[in-house]
Amino acid sequence: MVGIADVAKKANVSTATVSRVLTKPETVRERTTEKVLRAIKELDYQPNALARQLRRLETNTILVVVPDIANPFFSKVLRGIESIAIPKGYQVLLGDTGNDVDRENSYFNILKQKNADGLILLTARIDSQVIEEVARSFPVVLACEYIEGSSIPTVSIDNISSARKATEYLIELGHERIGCITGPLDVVLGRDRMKGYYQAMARNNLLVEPVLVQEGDFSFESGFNLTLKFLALAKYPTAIFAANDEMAMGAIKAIQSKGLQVPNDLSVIGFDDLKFSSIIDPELTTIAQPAFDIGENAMELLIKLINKEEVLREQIILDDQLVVRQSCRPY
Amino acid sequence: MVGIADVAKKANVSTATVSRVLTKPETVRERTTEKVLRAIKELDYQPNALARQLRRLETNTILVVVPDIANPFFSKVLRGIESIAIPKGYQVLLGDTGNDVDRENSYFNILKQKNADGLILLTARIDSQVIEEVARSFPVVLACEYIEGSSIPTVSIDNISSARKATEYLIELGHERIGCITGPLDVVLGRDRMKGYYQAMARNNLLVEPVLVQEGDFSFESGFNLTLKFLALAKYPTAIFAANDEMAMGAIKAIQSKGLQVPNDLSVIGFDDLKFSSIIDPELTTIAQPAFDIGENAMELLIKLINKEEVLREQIILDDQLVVRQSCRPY
DNA sequence: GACAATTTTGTAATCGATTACAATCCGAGT
DNA sequence: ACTCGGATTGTAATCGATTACAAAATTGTC
Repeated sequence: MVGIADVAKKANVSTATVSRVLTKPETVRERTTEKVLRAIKELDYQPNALARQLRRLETNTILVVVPDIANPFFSKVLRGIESIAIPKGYQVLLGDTGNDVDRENSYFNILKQKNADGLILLTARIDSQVIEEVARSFPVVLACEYIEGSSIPTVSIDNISSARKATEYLIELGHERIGCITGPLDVVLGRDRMKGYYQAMARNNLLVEPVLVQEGDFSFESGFNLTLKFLALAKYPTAIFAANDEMAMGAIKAIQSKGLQVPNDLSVIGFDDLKFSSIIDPELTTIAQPAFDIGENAMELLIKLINKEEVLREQIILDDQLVVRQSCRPY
Repeated sequence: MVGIADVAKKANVSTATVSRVLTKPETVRERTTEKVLRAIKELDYQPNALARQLRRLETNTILVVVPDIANPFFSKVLRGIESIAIPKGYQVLLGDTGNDVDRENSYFNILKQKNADGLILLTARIDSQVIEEVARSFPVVLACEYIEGSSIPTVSIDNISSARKATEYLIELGHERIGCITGPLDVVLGRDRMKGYYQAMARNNLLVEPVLVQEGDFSFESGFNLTLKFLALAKYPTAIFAANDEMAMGAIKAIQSKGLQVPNDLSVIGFDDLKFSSIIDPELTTIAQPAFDIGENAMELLIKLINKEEVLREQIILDDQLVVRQSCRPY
């Protein structure tokens, strides 16, 4: 292992000078700089980042914890994060929890034990007490999900109003019996999107039969199965609002499997606007979240937290967008 | 910041003892252990991982570099990696390059500068000289892609024979004019899958008109556009082999956009077996790679390298599988 | 050429843990 | 009670950089 001392000896200077060449070149005379750089090259010296980080008490690394990287939505958010982080000199490391709460916890330790300067959580499954606790001592930003009643800086869309918008679109098309496939209700996201559905129905004086609201888990399979359940009803709904695109795709597949057509027999609207949503047939009408923007904003917020700058707006809500494609039609 | 010294003082022991309680509890008397643990709890002490890592010269962290996490195939590989890494006490950190070679380079530095014990590359776009160089000094495993003529430990399928298998399946169905949409040819993966296509055609004495082989870039759009190109031919192919599923989906979409049907008018076969491949209509016939297995094997290999164990088989080739669904039919 | 001001460089402390080695404790055996 | 040996614990060096502070070198001025 070649260390800074070896370089110093070879260049015939002190370790301090070598360090300065690497970190504050403007304070070193050009002739000296050259000598040092030559020595570095000859020895193929690589500074040990751990030592630097220990001394500086900063890592220039931020951690992004994702519930499921297989979900393309998160990768868009990540791209947004990176687009800010990289130019600012931050490494972005990604922790995948595979929807496992314990692993979410283990990533907290990376932060607490100083292996990262800050944390962006794209999930909030874990006990909110714990997150609050961590956020009190370390820079943490929530993106996508938020915690009710918490003051942790958050970037997200307003899921309630988005879901309401989606449902109202169906209502405008003349649908009255509208099924809702919710996300898991132990997650705020799942609850909010359901709330939006109820709000839309209520505002338009439409009755919601309990059987028309089914709890899914954001998976294709759950969308498929719950839709089959709908279709087994004597009077099945004429439209379905699914709380995410994957479930919406499951719904479409289920409808087609029964020999029915989308949107001719049933309309389906989703939520997320996945890449594949415009690829499937029929192309899915859905709510697009500004995933990239969410990432950008979250990272900007985090950098401010890390630098202990004043954070003005701690809760940022971005606009969503209804993307009308082919999976819905007037009733 | 509460450090080990604070704990030591509070518990009235030396820092060495505190450290031992944390790392080698069996060498400390029970009474002492209790005292120390109590102090730790009272002070809410968190050991600084950087300091430990610096002293130990190991991080128990491995880095996985992915060209594009939005690609679900990689997330499956990642899951495989995690399934081995986590139980063995390794943190898995993910670096996304967004297909940017420079960023691939920057992740190498994490390794060189000792912020990770080892590296699994799910991409090999970068100059192979550079990778070889790094692999000489640090534990590196290649997964999915390999470098021709290199001895870096690698886990992958045999892309040539897989592509040949896919093409031969079409030939068995009676197709003779088979179009091929390749991946980017500056990537081994792209070249190999094309080679497999050529081999299959040659073995069956089928002529390959140059216009039937088009270079894509693994994106949906390229699949779409190149297929339109095929369809503009006076005698267009009766079947298309796309070097990945995304392009295959683009192909299907293009075919449908011209009022033609898959598989009735043209057969399409893909490569990868994405989750969505069984969702689209028609369900895509494709080659499934054992992504999870690849990840597992890669991680096992890497652990051996890190521990400087003897590595017996350095190049592991796993079996792929032809998944027959609905997008191909006899000609 | 002497002196002050400024730039450049060096010495050694420091970050916060781990651990080699030394010192101390404790109980068994006599 | 005393000695010996293993179990515990403590002291201080160490990992490899950064940086406060001091010292030396350089530059400019008269």
